[in-house]
Amino acid sequence: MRKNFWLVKSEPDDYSFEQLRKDGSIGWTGVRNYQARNYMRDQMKLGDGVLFYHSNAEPPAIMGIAEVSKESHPDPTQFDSKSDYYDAKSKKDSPTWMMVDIKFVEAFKRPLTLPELKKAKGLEKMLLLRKGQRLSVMPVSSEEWKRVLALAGNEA
DNA sequence: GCCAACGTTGGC
DNA sequence: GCCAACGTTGGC
Repeated sequence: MRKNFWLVKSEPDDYSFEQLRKDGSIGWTGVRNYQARNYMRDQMKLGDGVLFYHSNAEPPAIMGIAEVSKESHPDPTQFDSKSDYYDAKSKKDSPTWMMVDIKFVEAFKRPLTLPELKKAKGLEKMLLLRKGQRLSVMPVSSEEWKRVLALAGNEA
């Protein structure tokens, strides 16, 4: 089975890659965008590679690698009235919001910053670099995956 | 179904 | 803190 590749964004003040390293794995809760949900629900498979990106960070950067450790399941925060992510319209028998779990794989020796990614050859089409691209979960091509790992010095 | 108003994301 | 680029909402 062919692996697919993804990039997830997180604000480090909210949930950092360092925290994922400590936690080992985490349920990727709180995604409230339909396109991002559809990727998680329909396409993210066990073992898929995940680039972990810090947004709203100084500097914004890809920090390292995670992988999908549990496929699509309902995001419990949508049913929690105390959660910021509560969705009163979502029904338990047909949840609106799905999530995957991801687990820590390895940190880059050196974070790959946004300015470096913009300068890099071969990443011109990367969705992350597209103007106005605000998806918190987005696909990465296998070529881009290889290129990013090579730039980070983390080739297998 | 259109689209203006509003809210959010995220780089800078 | 600013603001461009979205996505969502809701009146009509």
